[in-house]
Amino acid sequence: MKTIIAEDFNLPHTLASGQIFRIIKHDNFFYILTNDEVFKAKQQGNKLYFDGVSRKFLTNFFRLDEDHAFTISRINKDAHMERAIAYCHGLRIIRQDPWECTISFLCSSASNIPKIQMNLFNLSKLFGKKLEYDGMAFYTFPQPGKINNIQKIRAAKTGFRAAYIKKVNSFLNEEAIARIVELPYPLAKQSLMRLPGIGEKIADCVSLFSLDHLQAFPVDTWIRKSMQELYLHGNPKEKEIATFAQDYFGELAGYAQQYLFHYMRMIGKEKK
DNA sequence: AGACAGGGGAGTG
DNA sequence: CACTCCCCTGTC
Repeated sequence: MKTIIAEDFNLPHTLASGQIFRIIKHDNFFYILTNDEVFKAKQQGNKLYFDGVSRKFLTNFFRLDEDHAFTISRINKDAHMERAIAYCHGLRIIRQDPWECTISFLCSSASNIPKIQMNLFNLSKLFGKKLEYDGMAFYTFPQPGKINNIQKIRAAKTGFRAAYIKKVNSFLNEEAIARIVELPYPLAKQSLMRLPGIGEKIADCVSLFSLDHLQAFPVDTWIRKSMQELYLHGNPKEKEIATFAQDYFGELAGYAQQYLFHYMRMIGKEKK
């Protein structure tokens, strides 16, 4: 078992904040599936125990090389953010694979986390390759081009999203993805939005979670409600919310979004 | 039991 | 813009 010291990092918050979905909790470890890898991790204090990937991979994946205190200082604009930051302390934006991220958030429209999770596990089992790890069977995420059978995509319970997934699978190959990775945020977002089933929100999720565009501010129903309640009153349009967020939170707006999102959802759950 | 919403998007008027 | 439908699952 390898260990790494991770300051200002919180594994459970990071994994529970709806960025990645193929996670299994087993035996005090989180088993994390991403692209064609599986690894496990657990945290005790500032110590992170892990196995299955290199130190370099883990550091990049969880942004452990980043000055997190600086990030927090940039988004800590007011009492609302102060509370969210206190609650979510150590939440990081994961650097994930753009392809898996795109398909994940295609599955997310009008859905919820458990169902997205099920869709992705199903797609992996139907189209991916089997992996043995710790005596258990896992599946890799299918590569671009492999998710090409509409019956099987439907069998993964993806519903009306099945047609989008199949089309995006045929449009995006390694080269196309590599081109998008190189683009600055506005152009990357535009190219993503040309794909069927991808609008503003999903394009922003992919930009933020897999393209290193930390200024992207995805506006979903939770964030809409939060922003309405905390900052803008009345009935702001999506564009208004996005513009406000860019101005107010600046180039790390995506981090602010993730803290607000996770905080508001967790507080909502606690009230229930 | 049946209606309804749950991290959107596209097509229509 | 505002409205509706898209599929499927868990919940009340």
